Amino acid sequence: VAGGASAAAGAGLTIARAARAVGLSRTTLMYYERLGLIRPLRRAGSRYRTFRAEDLQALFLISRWRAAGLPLDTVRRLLADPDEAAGALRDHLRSLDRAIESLRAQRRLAQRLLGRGPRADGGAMPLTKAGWSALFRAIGMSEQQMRRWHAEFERENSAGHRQFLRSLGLGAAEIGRIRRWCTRQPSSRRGHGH
Amino acid sequence: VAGGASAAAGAGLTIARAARAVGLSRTTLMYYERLGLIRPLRRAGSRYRTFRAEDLQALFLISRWRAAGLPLDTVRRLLADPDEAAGALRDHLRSLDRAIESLRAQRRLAQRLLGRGPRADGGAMPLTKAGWSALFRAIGMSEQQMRRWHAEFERENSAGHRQFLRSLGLGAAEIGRIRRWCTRQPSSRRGHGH
DNA sequence: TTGCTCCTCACGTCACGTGAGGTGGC
DNA sequence: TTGCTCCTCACGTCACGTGAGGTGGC
Repeated sequence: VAGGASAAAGAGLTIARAARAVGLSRTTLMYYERLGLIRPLRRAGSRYRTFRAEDLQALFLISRWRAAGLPLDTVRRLLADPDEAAGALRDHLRSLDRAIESLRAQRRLAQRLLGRGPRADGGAMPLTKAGWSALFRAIGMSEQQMRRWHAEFERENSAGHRQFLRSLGLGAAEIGRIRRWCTRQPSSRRGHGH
Repeated sequence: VAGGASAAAGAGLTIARAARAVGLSRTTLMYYERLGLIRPLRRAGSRYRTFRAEDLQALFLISRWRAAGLPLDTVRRLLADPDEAAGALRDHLRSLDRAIESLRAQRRLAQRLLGRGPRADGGAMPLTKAGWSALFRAIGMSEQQMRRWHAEFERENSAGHRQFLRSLGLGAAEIGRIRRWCTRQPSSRRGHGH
């Protein structure tokens, strides 16, 4: 494949045309070259890159694998050893499933936060008043997290913790219950309002 | 809330304890401070940060919003104006839906690439032989992309394109059909084998 | 004195995008 | 000569993680 109409020689494409042909951007092609994924020709006497059929073939492979979400590090391995493709794709399917499930969890949480109403997020609520408990629940804080927070506070500064609980308007009996609750082992689960 | 057992004064937590309480890492808390999302106390005479109830409250809000996937830039806005939370969450639900759909598309493509069998990816195939067509189809390249690639090649170097097609073992009639096919308007869709 | 936690830089990550400033070829 | 494409740095992105090297408090 030699002798062309406009290029100096051969069937090569310049970077912008090659990029359009494979559906990637010019900077992406330059980036792949820096990583060593492709080696477009550099003709002596010209600073320009020349993308030949082999380069286009590699770029098509890369673009498919990238479109499937494979990281470039894996793509590099697969270019060197295509036999690993099936295994890599199967692993990747599992990681995609995990990623999808993680986004679904974000979605569920976002809806829960929405469901509490626009004011329940409490950013404008008077600080450290009785609204704390409602605030925490509205935020979707788990009982386990409330417990950890109380436990940390109690361990670090138990007198300060008592005073903090009094500042919420709680009586001595309730304060005692909370302090016992948060210092107990995490195994015993007993519903407790904060 | 003043006077503690171990800390210099007050009910504040050190950074590691605060991090455990809210379920974030120490470096994350430092990062949030650099961004100005939180302002833990810096007592004169000590280089240590002190996380008080207000800081913990802000961190709980931040951690919920982050767990729902909101970017920190949005979180910053919501801390300043919680009334925007509902709108931001609703917008975010839509972007989550787009992200989930994008991952599903990656999943579908990964499965298609897998379905072609382990050797069909063709990385070890002799370059630029008759395997090109099968390779491209195996890779999952769309007809539109094949067309763009031929069109670019034809436009840039039509003599080189002809020679390339001959190198695939195609006859003159087939070469003529391909050249007409790829230089036609993209609106007319006619199944063509490459 | 020994650990433990704390501190502050500074750089790495991932896959590019975006200028700045300049050159070659028709 | 005018455009057009091409070139090479160098820095920005997003939300942190990871050392390096050092200090305070019990």
